[in-house]
Amino acid sequence: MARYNPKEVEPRWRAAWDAQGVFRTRTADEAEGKPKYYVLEMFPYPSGNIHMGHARNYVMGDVVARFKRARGFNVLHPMGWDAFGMPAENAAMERGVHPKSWTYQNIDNMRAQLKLLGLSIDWDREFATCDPAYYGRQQRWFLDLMRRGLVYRKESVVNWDPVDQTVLANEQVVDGLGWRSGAPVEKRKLTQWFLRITDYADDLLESLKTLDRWPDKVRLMQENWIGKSRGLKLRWSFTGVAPEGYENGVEVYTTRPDTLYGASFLALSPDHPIAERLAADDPTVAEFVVRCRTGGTSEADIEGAEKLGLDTGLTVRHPFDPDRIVPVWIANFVLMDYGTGAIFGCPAHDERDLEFARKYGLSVTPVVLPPDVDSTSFKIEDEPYTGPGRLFNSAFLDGLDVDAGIAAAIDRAEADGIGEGATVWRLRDWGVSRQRYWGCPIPVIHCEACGAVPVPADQLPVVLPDDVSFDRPGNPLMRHDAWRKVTCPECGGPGERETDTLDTFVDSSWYFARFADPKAEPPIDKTAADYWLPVDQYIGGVEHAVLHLLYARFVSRALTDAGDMSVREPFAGLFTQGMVVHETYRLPEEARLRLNDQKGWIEPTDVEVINDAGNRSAKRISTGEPLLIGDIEKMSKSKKNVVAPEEILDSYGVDAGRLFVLSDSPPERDVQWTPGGIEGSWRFVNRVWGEFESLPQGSISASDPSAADALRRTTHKAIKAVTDGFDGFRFNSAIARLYEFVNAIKAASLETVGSDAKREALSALARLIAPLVPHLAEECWAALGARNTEIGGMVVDAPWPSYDAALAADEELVLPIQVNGKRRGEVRVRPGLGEGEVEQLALSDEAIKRHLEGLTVRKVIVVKDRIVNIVVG
RNA sequence: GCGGACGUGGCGGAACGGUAGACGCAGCGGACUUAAAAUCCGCUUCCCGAAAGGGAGUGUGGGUUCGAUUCCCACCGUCCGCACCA
Repeated sequence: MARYNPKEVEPRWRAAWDAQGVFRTRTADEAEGKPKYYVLEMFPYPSGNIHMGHARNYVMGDVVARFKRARGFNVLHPMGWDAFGMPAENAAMERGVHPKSWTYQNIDNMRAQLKLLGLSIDWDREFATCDPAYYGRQQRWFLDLMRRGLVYRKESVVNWDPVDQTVLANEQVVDGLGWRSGAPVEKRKLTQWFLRITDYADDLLESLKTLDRWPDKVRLMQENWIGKSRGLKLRWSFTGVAPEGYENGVEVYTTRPDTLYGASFLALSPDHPIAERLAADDPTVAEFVVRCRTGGTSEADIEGAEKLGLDTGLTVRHPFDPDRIVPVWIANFVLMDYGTGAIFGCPAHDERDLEFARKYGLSVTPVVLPPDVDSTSFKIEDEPYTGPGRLFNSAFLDGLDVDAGIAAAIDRAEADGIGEGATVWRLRDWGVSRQRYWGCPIPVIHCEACGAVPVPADQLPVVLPDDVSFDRPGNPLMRHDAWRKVTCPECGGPGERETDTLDTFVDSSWYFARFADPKAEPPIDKTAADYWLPVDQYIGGVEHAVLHLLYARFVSRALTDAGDMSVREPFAGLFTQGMVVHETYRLPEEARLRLNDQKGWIEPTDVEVINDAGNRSAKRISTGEPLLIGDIEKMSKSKKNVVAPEEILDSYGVDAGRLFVLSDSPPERDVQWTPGGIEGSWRFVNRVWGEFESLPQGSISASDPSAADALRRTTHKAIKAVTDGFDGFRFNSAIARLYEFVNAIKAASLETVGSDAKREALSALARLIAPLVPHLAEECWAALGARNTEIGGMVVDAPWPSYDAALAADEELVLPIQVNGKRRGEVRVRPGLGEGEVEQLALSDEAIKRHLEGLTVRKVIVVKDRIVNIVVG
């Protein structure tokens, strides 16, 4: 038997698909009544190379696309590039390459690599977000949203890297230092552009309920991120002279107005306007405010941060009891951008307030009495009480439970005209300004007379200038006077272009809609988008569970309200796939010291793992020295535990690789790359090919018709199981069933089952494996065609095999018989046999009789076609 | 701290509340081979037993049920998300 040669076979079939244009998308008019199906994988950032994680992601999408195609859907399966972003600028700074050429070179490289995977992608629809044709249209709708009031500028506090002279995202600040420069990050106030995502907070939250084909985990993460809370905004009036502008009092937000009688202090954020005003006049306050701001922003900093407070000397009156005077503090743990930036502290029933009160000697008055606790013995010590109970020490609220107390307090505040029930969101407006070159220019011109003026439609797109230098830190657009200095479109006076560019998450918030017709004149071709959207199956990493997926949902709503599209919810089905992980190998400490290699990671290609009676050890091939086997981690260059797709292609071909990344774990979980695993997939490829290759011409009749019948049953069961597996995203189970099927085909000798049953099985097999291993499937299909005139064309155009329900059902069942829940025997029956007959068979079974000796049968439970359980006493 | 997911052989993992361990990897035995690789056949949860068979078993402890890996409660462990959100 000739060994299957993927190096020869695979390119040949890719060329055949290309030559016939089989993956060209059919428009609605060309669909011939087929229902549409839009499969999309999150498009890649063109970092330079396709890695295994990409490969798994795109192969998964490709399996879905090919499967749906075979099942008669008109499929859209496009690919593009999320091409703006910082790595291109870093490359420019480090290597002197222009971001543009670096990016497009990477795209060329990665496109070629992706094509090797044999993906059923319509490459005619490809675009990159850094194409002016794309980002120019993004500028168009950005201005539309601006006209609709969804875009605004405001001053906000950002992480500023003083060396690189740029804003850093929170993720780019590591232990208070800039991730690139290593300089201490400063908090700076900058005027930034924002998108009003909070206008859609309620809709974004409520509609999560409709996303029944999203993982619960992702919906929950978005729900928490949006963070809706119901409570009361309540004004506290100052005793004596109020700070200017606060004559009506300071507003405080609380979700626990029931505990108002337990208030012992008010606390303002250090960024609260009152705090800032006090700081202007009082150096002590100013110093305190600065001290609060210098705290780190990392998780550990916040967790370990001590509560700091400063008594302002101001006091306010309790809103429900004017005789009670409450001190006003400034406290570092109060956030300015949540609620009103001011809280009331009720130490008895809030952990943070208690810590603060204990530190500064403020009073602690319990007002919620836990059930079955005596009010005289109830004391707050080190822990606040946050559970349910009845209110006491609380005047008109006494005796109410927590929920009733909250409602009553809100009613009273509203009746008194000192507060309103309010909804507060954790979600903030989306800051989209980036002080960077390699991004979509914000199409605005600043004019001293006219303010921020949108660039007129006939002057779009605002194209990035190519002649920029990266020899100095900061945004080169700011020093590019020829580009920056323009006349104001309104008054004709001197104007300056906005030099901020858009967050790259804006680029990825609408690309799926552009794919509907990527050459259309408007940003989104409404007819095409109405046909293709929503994306039926979106596939990507869970790391985008909140940001990208939330932004895309928001932009879809905004663009729908602006009339550009009609689908508010862009992704009907979402699947979050797991990563590709690999064991790590490391030099022992002694060798690390000797070689002055602190990390000492060794790449898998230089490692031999020895398995000695279950004890695994590793040695370095190049030197023969022993290595430590480390944790199994995400493939990464830093740990050197990367297996490059090219290496696999070279030795096993694409199909074996495609099969392996899906076979060893459920798709939502991480898959561990192992040499043995890929070998197993490779063996399967060869076994399959062997079956087709060894099929002779002509027909052979079955020597054992019952064996032929059994193979037919196996075939139809396999079709059903694999179809269900693909439908349910259980690729690993579907593959397991295919292995079983191939084993069964192999076990059925041609003489015994005859050529008809064998051909039927192989014809089904070729089509069932086609989504997974498309090249092999074509080769098999062609081999079948060469031996059977009824089969022709390519398997990519063949319809999905259907199964005969009668054949897919079992002819005979083996029912286990349990005695008191323990399996004691079995009985063979035909499906659907009546309960009484099954019971008789079970009770008359010899093995069962033995187990029933001397016992009384109390009850016999017969579950039809499933099991018999005899209960004895 | 809050929220969520997960915990099954040596390993990856299968099991609409109904035969736990499918399928694969590794391992062991055998065939082919001068030999090896490749391939093929068989065995492979643990304990007792030559076998037939028996017992135990899905993180731990309880509960619901004729029957629980699956449902409920508590605990332990691992991973993920959020995190001073009032």
